[in-house]
Amino acid sequence: MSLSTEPTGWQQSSETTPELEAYTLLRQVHSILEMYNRYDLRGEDLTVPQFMILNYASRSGVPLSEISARMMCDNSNLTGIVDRLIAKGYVERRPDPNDRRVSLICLTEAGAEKLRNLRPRHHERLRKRMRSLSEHEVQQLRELLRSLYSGLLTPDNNDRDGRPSDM
Amino acid sequence: MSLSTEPTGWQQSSETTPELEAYTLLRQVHSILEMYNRYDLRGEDLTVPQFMILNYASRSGVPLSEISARMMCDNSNLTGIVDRLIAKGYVERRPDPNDRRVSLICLTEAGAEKLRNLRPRHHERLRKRMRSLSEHEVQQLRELLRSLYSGLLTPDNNDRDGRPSDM
DNA sequence: TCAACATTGTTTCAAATGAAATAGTTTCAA
DNA sequence: TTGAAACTATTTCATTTGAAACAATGTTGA
Repeated sequence: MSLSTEPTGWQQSSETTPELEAYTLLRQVHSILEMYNRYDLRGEDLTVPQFMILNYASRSGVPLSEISARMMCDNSNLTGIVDRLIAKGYVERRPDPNDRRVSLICLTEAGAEKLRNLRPRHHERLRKRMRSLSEHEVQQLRELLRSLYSGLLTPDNNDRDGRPSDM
Repeated sequence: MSLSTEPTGWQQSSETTPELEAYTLLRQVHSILEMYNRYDLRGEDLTVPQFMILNYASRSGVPLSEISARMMCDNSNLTGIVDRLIAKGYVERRPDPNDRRVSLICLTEAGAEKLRNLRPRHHERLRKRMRSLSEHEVQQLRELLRSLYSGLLTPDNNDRDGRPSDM
């Protein structure tokens, strides 16, 4: 989609709540930052999820399910993405000698080098993009999100509609 | 993936910034809320993006590109999703008499009924899930995200790496 | 007018995602 | 020890997504 910042024309629905507005903004901010990340990685031979896996992998190897837990996605999603990273030479799979179920995702030297090059630029760009918030506001935002995050993981806060604590 | 809330075992990297922490939390909160939405719609004959389109459509019809603008996605994404909503009988396509390029997405009576049933429950569940934040904190979060959102749409704030203002 | 240009939606392809089923491995309690 | 249950990763399938190319339509300025 376009990154244009023209006025959009549509209006916010009148039927809303502070919670819904906050969530809608959260989705929009997420969407824009994701779009910028995609743009940054253009020409770097990497997609956003590929870059994320690189960030969670290490030279000594990290179990695939640890990566999927940190990325909050299913193991099955990562199989294909890791396959593509292997094809590009940035990671390799090694069996865990202590648990033959586990497949360790290891950065290759090329992958480690890519990361050394990309990560600082990535952080710096994020910092610049959030300049519209003061240092204090960034910390405020972080604390609010931390608190919301914890609350969301506490089953009792989620709802009373009969959701099991683990699906 | 699982909704289990067990301790995860991995530690936050030491090499981080408040901005990166805030962004990571934003992604995590987004991911959890998305997962809960998916769970809510299970058994409702709808996926999350299908439900979003229903929310943006109307009886009188809304141009597809207005919906894609609000969802911050490409038109091409919506073609298939709308096709499935049509197959389920919740929307229909009607040509815009004033502009023959435009295809208006119209809620059917079944779609409008589905929405009347689902929307209030959806909002109420979101409200409950955000109970870990006080009313004031929700408003604070909303204002911070509003401010961040505006800043992200101001090209000057994004970066100095040569990004065009419109790609 | 009409020729460039922009807009709208679709098609196509590759990549990512969610969910269920499966095979191999480990854990644990009877 | 062994059988049931849990865990790990993969496979498979349907859906969603991003990006580019395209056809049809609309807009604009010489």
